[in-house]
Amino acid sequence: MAQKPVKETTGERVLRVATELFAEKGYEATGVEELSKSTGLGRGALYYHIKNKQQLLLNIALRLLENANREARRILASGGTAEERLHRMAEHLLTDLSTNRSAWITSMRDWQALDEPYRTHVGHLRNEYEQYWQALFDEGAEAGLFHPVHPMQRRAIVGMFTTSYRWIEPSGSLSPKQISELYVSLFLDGLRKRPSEQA
Amino acid sequence: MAQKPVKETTGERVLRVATELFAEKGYEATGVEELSKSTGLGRGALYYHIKNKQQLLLNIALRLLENANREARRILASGGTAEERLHRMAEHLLTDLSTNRSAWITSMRDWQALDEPYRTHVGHLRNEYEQYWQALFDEGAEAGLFHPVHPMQRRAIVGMFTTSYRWIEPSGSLSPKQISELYVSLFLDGLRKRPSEQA
DNA sequence: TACCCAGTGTACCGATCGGTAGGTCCACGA
DNA sequence: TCGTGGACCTACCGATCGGTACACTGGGTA
Repeated sequence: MAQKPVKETTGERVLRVATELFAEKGYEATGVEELSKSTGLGRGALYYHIKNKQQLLLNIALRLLENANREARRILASGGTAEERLHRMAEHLLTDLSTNRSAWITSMRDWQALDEPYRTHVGHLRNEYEQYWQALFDEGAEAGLFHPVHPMQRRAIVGMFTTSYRWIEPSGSLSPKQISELYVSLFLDGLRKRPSEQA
Repeated sequence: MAQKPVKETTGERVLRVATELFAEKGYEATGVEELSKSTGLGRGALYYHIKNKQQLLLNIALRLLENANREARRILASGGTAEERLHRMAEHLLTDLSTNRSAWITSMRDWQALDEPYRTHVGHLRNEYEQYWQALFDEGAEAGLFHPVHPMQRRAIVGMFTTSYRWIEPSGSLSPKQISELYVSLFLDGLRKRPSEQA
């Protein structure tokens, strides 16, 4: 495989520009006219490539979540202890959050703008993603490594990661891997000093 | 003080209904006409009580954050160890999240719809709130109780709490206090079993 | 040359947007 | 009894919304 075609199709370009616009101003606040101007396409040309505005939002969310679930399954099935895979899971999420920040912002913040049944479908994909984390925690607990994780704690942990779209910046001083390690050590080892660690 | 007036003013009612509407459908997606119908007020009457739509959003966020900061200062200055106050801080946040869920949803999700300088102002109030948590962590670290907390970890912890508006329900089986304890034990003690705890 | 059709721009659609003008109603005080 | 002002409603504003109709262009093909 020498090199995939460098040029993105017009449809892909529209989706990319829409992702950035939605992330910046919000889905509802972004007009089709603005998308038209930002892509350099007229209204008619725009609608030649997309079905409607809502499909753009749906595609952004679907692409993001389906990819996340695919990768989560891959990591879950990969070798190593539950803790090792947990680190991988965390690093991958932070990396994805950093590289696809706009799509994460839009998916997390504006998914309620979706009509049924898309909205429910997206919700299911999110639940599915959370279950992969839960599976890892359960594995760790069964192996005697972790304390059992309450579902509400699992939601908090995953939420802690995903809500990072608020401040993550690809140009930040810490790499996604470093940040993920900061997070994992937080909920794995905790902040409290052991008696043996006291100064 | 026998009893505060039971009846809310029309202005307060408008703000309350707007909070619920914004939370349910999103700020941009909620029309003034819908707010008019839900309050039972005509358009003219509505604008007699409010300046414009955006001021509603601003007031929702200001009321929430100013109250949160006031309470945080109070707890920070109250007695006890850093850990004790941390538990109080967490419980208070979860309780507030549970009782004022609609306002939290709107403030967290739609604050970007605010024009400058309001947007920046709200951002500052949020930073202020985070600093009260940071102060508690710093106190605990200085007392030799906690490991030093990286700012990114502090954001993650506070984010873990605030992002709970997504699934918190006042009628849930766990009380805000119970949930807050679940969270605090998570980042204070961690999930990992100590060697002495191994089965 | 004649045709075709993917891709595009322009002009326009009805609906709805946030907001306002101007009048009505009524409780209250002089 | 009249005037005043708070609270309210109806009718309307220009702007913008998402979406469509339709004509046109240009490169490839028969």
